[in-house]
Amino acid sequence: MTVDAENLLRLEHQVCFALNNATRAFGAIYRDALRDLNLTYPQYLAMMALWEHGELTVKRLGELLRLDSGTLSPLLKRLEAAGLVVRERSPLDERSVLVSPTSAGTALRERAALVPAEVAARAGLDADELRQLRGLLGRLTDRLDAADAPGKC
Amino acid sequence: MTVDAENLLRLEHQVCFALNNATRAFGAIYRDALRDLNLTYPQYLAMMALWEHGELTVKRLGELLRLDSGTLSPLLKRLEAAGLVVRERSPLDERSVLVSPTSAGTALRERAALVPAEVAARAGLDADELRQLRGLLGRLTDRLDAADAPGKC
DNA sequence: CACAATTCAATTGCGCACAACTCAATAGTA
DNA sequence: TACTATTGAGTTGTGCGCAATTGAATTGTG
Repeated sequence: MTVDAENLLRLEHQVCFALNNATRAFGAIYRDALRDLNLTYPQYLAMMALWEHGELTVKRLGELLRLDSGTLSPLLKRLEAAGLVVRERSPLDERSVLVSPTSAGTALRERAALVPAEVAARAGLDADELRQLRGLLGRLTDRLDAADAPGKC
Repeated sequence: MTVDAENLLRLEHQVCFALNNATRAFGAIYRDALRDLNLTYPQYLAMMALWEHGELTVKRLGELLRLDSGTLSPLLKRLEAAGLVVRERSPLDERSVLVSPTSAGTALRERAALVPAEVAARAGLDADELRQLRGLLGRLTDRLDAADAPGKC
């Protein structure tokens, strides 16, 4: 194995590994902050999308969250079982399922509004850092997605 | 809901969300690159640790990868079933289990050495960006971990 | 109109992450 | 030396992420 291969391996490893670790560390903070709401972080993301848009098809929600039906279907079932959303076939296209927040789901928004402040406080991050990181990650994701999709053609 | 709460929520959401997305995008690249080796990314991380250290207890491996036995035990079982590692009770402390690569596991290192180059090529990232990102993520993770652990006391 | 291709959601199966728990081995202490 | 506390792996159960498949509804094309 060449020295170059060793170095590349080490550097690459550390970046993706660091990414994983940061995601999981963030997840732990959110898990704490969301415990009172009985929401997981992915469920919280779904509720945020629904709070913002009011009603979404499963497909559109999947586009917004970058998730497919294999992940969303059971997640939405759990949110429905918790009484936070309702699901109904679209009358215009019976293939689509419309997801909307119930009144309880909408009411949860008020309590969820406290979450970001708690997370920000515990993480001690300032807005500039968040912006910088978000920009870097966005560009990285775009490049990775571009590198992934065409490779499958 | 105040305007501040709305903005904080939006910004926070985007950063953790961006983190999640970048991790998953990276995961897709690695999944492709690791397909020929019949390894998942977490399994690849475990093998890297074993290639570097030769023999590790489950506990030490968990510290290196930030994983607990609930994740590692079944993962190592699969690596053992694939013939890449062996597990044996430590003679010095019967509670510990020593994990070491088999000859097949060690041999896999040669093929795995090609992976980082492929990932780097497909992601189109230069070393400076990787270093910058790694530093930013490392500091972020440290702060998140510090914010998490004490909060539970 | 009839038929093939596509779209959308759901389901199944697998692996990872995490919490909670069990059990055996060890360490610490009265 | 007994007894308790702690440690290290493993197991169980839940939820997420992804691939592959199914089945119904729709679209398009002859």
